This record gives sequence, C-alpha cells and structure tokens, in this order.
Amino acid sequence: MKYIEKLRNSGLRPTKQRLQICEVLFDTESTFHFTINQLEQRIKSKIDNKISLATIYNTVHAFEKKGYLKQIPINSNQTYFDTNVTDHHHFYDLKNEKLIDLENSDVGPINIKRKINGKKIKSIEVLVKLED
Amino acid sequence: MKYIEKLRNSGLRPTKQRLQICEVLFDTESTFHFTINQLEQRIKSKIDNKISLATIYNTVHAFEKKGYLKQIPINSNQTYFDTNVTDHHHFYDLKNEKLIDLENSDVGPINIKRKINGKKIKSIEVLVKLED
DNA sequence: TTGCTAGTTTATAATGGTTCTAAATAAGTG
DNA sequence: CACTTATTTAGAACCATTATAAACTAGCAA
Ligand SMILES: [Mn+2]
Ligand SMILES: [Mn+2]
Ligand SMILES: [Zn+2]
Ligand SMILES: [Zn+2]
Repeated sequence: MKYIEKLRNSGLRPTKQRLQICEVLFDTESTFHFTINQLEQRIKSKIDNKISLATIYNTVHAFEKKGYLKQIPINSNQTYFDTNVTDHHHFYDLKNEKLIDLENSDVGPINIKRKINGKKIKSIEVLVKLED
Repeated sequence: MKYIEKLRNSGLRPTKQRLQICEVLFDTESTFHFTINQLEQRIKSKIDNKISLATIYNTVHAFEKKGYLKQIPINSNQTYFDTNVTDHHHFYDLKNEKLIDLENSDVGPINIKRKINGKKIKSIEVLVKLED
C-alpha cells in the first residue's frame, strides 16, 4: 500500500477508511475537483464497505490541513476541493457548475504591487467565470 | 429621495424598506464589504423600524441581480457582498476575515489566453489571501 | 377616491451542508 | 496482552439561506 507511509509521515494513522479515500482521491489519471457529496458518491461506487459521512468530512479536512487537498474559493452552497494542489487558477462554468483548471501559462504572472503592513501573501487565486 | 427613481427604473417598487436599505448601502463615504448578518446589524443601528431578515435577503438578492451589489467568491460560511460593483480584486485577511479592495493598477492586466468553446468570460476575479 | 392587481413584506418553517457529540472501535507501543 | 490515544460512527445540533403563505402596499385605472 503506497499511501501507508505517506499517512504515517504526516502523523495520520493509516486506517482502512483513509487508505480507501486516498485511492479514490489520488489513484486517478488526472486531478479533479469535487464537493463532499460528489466524493461520497464516488466512494460508494468504488468500495464495498461503508464510510460514514463524518469520516469523509474528517478525512478531507485532515488532508487539506496536510496540504494534500486544496479548497477552491467560489460562491456555492457546497465547498469545492481540488486534488491538484499546485498553484493554479480556474475557469468556473456557471451553467454546468463545473471547474476547469487553468495553467499558469494561460493566465500569465500576476504581480501584486500593493503591500499590507505586517501581512504576507499566502496565495493568489484567479477565478474566471464563464457564461454562454 | 434620490433612490426612488433608481429603483423605479430597475422595475423595483420603491418601498420604505428598500429605500432605507439603499441609504445604509449607498449613502456612504466609501464602498464596503458585508455579510447579511453585518448588514442586518447596520440596519438595526441606523433605522428605527424593523426590517425582517427575509426582506434583507430579498433586497440584497434583488440588488445583486440588478447589478447594484456584487457577490465576492470566497470560502466562508457566510456570503460576502460588495457595494463596489466596478471590476476589481481583493485581499483577504485570513486572520481578521476582512476583505480589502485592490485597484486594478495594483494587480495589472490579466489576459486569459485559453478559450473554452462556446463560452465567454463573464468576470475575472483575483483573490489574494494574506497571513501574518 | 376607490377598487383591483401584481409586487412586497413578514413571521415562521423548512432545507441542507457542515460541525459536534459521545460511545464504540482500531492503531500504536512496550 | 494491556494500555493509551486516535479514529470512526450514527445521530443530533447548528446555522446560513431559502421557501411558504398570509398580510400588506404601490401603482394604476375606472
Ligand atoms: Mn475546511
Ligand atoms: Mn444570491
Ligand atoms: Zn484545479
Ligand atoms: Zn471590493
């Protein structure tokens, strides 16, 4: 199991549930965006045992804290997460409520000229809303 | 009353409640960011009669639809609105949960090179998260 | 002025995503 | 194994937001 060490190194016990969630999240051809509900469905369809919704929330938040997942700032009634944790930006298709990755080369470098006293920049995120 | 015509021209009846909310939102030295709860408090402190929470929600959404308010894409348990409806970007101070306007000149032009078939860009929003 | 009608306000209930609780279970350690 | 601490879990609680449906009001025309 390739995720056992990853979890141990993060101080997270490699439980059956966490390992299964790892497989659903990270054993994929490409990264993807998801809500908790979508992840719950994906887990249901890929594994036989049940994982409680509370555990899914707990695990997603634990992984986010460890930097294995990112939250995407977007106005929605559900929180969106991203398995692509590199710095990148997004299209948001308003009609289909779908996020699409933008490469940094699609956006170009962003240089924030203004400084706020005593604060430093943690992240810069661009959201490009799309309509028909 | 300077807002009566503005509302009529938008197809919104200039009710007492809407006019009072207009005053709280737009009779200000500068634009500002707010959540519904913050707006509710501000209304309470500035007017004598009561405006129901449902009306505050209705009015904010009506004004948003007419373009008098903007929603700011940010991950929070509460939705943030902006009385500054020009195209502009934001700092988000994670510790104080405060938004700060960035002028376009602080960010520079953003040129999205990638196109999505059949879609056009509705808005481009940059969120710069700040930490200590 | 007086009705009429569609729009608006309101208290309150319902919704639903997320978090909390506390008991059961499992992992790590020696 | 014995022990401690972390994790899982079902279900309750939370709370921002939306829906409901009845009372009220603005606009308009007779
Ligand atoms: Mn979180
Ligand atoms: Mn809205
Ligand atoms: Zn992404
Ligand atoms: Zn702003």
